[in-house]
Amino acid sequence: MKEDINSLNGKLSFFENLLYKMGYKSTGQRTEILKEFLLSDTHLSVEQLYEKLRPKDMGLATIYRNIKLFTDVGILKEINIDGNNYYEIICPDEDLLHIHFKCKNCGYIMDIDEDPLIHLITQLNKIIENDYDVQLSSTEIVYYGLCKNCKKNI
Amino acid sequence: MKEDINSLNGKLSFFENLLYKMGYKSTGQRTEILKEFLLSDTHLSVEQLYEKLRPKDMGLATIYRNIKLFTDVGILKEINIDGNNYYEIICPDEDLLHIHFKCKNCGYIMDIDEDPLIHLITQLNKIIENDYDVQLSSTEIVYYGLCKNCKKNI
DNA sequence: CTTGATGCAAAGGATTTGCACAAAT
DNA sequence: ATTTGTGCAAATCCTTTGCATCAAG
Repeated sequence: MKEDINSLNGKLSFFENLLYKMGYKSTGQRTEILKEFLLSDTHLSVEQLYEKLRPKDMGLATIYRNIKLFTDVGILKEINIDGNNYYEIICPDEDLLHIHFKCKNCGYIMDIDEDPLIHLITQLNKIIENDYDVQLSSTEIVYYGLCKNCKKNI
Repeated sequence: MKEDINSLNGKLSFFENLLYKMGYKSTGQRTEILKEFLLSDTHLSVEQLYEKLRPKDMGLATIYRNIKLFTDVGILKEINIDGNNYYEIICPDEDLLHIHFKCKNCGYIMDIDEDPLIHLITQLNKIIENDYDVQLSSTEIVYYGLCKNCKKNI
């Protein structure tokens, strides 16, 4: 059975291999944390991870340490929404654009991922690179507003 | 001598009047904090404010309390760049779009404020409002990359 | 005067670190 | 066997709060 790079196990071995190449050991805890990100496929807080992994006897410090390691190595990306940190897995074939929406009323946070936007943002980035003489590598956008439900009920 | 709304004193009285109308007292400390923002005209961290205002015997708690008050009232806006909080004054005639750039190499943070961008971002926002059925009220964008100098020297 | 604001120090929450033990190479 | 990783608890950093005092309306 050949492993697709896009399957859970394929992605998992990709990241573990990356860690190995950078001189880090592969441990059960690291695998568990990566699995959580791959299975949930959205941004997670340290608290959310701890809730899921504490039953497996993982310590909070281990979660913090590995999240920091993964972030340094480029496996995870830290995002901050309204003062709280969340982490997202960065899949290698995906671009470096992250858009989130937070409802100011109910607090719901949504990932926004749409192709038409990418074109516009690329235009935007070119303007900035030219006018400010910088080289952009990643973009974080957070929108604040009202979600579908709150829009109607306020 | 008539006070222009755009002069330092004009803006200062605008904000103090706003606070007054919302039932808050005008104090020397609040004026000092507002002045710092109006004079520097860029994002400031609590630490930076404290450095400037400690010599005037202002307590750190006062800075935190007033920054929170100003943020609640809509005078200041909190932005988070790479895990650190900064605050910016929101002038009433300005729109609700904030763009920052941080150099991944030297850490330099720059405010980006350009008209051509606003047009593109407005397009972007309309797409999101339609496709996700939300109502947007403000936008935070942070770009990461290399600044003019680091671009050359890396 | 009355109420709200300040400074200080103590408390809180999130994250990091020191250390002894356990797991991976 | 050696090195790195883990769990626990203590330490640290940033921010908030309680309380006595002070200043504004």
